[in-house]
Amino acid sequence: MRNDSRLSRMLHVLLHMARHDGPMTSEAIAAMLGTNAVLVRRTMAGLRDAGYVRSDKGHGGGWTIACDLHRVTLLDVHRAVGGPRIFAIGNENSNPGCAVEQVVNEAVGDALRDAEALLVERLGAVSLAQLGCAFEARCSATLQ
Amino acid sequence: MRNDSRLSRMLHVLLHMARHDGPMTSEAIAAMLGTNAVLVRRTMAGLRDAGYVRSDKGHGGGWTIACDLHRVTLLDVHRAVGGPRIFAIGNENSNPGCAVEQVVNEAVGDALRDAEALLVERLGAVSLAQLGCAFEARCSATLQ
DNA sequence: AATCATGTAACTTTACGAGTATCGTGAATA
DNA sequence: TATTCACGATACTCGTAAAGTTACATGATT
Repeated sequence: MRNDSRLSRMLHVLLHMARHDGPMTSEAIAAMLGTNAVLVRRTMAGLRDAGYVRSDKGHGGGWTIACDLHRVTLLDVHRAVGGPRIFAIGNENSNPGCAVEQVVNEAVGDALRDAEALLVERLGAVSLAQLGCAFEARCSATLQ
Repeated sequence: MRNDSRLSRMLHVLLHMARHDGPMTSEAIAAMLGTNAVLVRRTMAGLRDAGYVRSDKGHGGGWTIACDLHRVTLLDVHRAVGGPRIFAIGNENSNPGCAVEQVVNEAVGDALRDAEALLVERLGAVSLAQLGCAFEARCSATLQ
């Protein structure tokens, strides 16, 4: 499987939506991401369930930001898109009978747990608003 | 796909081999892991190329440890089995034209890089010999 | 009533570790 | 020298989950 890119895709979308007046249609978002509208609806359903965006049907409908960008972190988005599997590597049996395997699992599992904790901490420390600021900073730096 | 378990499987095998006199056949190792001999040969080929084990054909042949267990870390084994893909999540385009996407990729990429660095540090800090000691310690603790 | 947009179901595609079958090659033994 | 044993290598299939696609239903606006 290719990398699960739902987190970065949704961040990409949310930042564009924040700088866009009015709702964006799934079709427009799909074009932006280089994919199709069904996939957009499927992934963004998680953000809607979490209350981060709203969706409206019919004329003038589409997707709208429905939260304070200062209060939503990258970790929140990761969880909203249902992305629990962080690592591509891991142990074979989670509950082995072999004592050697238990020791191995413990050593590898500890390292993975620490790495995951750090990742969660990092993602939880950045809000969508901060990402937006980083974008503004980059733009003004480029213009000079 | 299930998790890539080549690292923990190989650690499991290496620790058993360290406590075993004489070569172990692929068949015996496969039975230990609950898999088959071809998969064992395929995965252990990486360890052989790295010089950590030796393989011999014919009567009395099989796999033998060919390194100092104090000088080989879990990270070395991870690399020897060709396991470069650590994360199941990541960015979609590594080199996007969109400035928003660039900012997102940087933020997510930084967090992933930090987590990977910590994992590499942890895996690199433990030798196979230390794992063996942990096993001995667990055994004597159980016997009391 | 027509149009626009989301919601949902039911697929196919893709990537890759894992698993399997088969045959070749070389070493030890009888 | 012939047999057996064990690895080496090739060429597949399988399982899984994200991604992609097709088709149709539902609801809101005009």
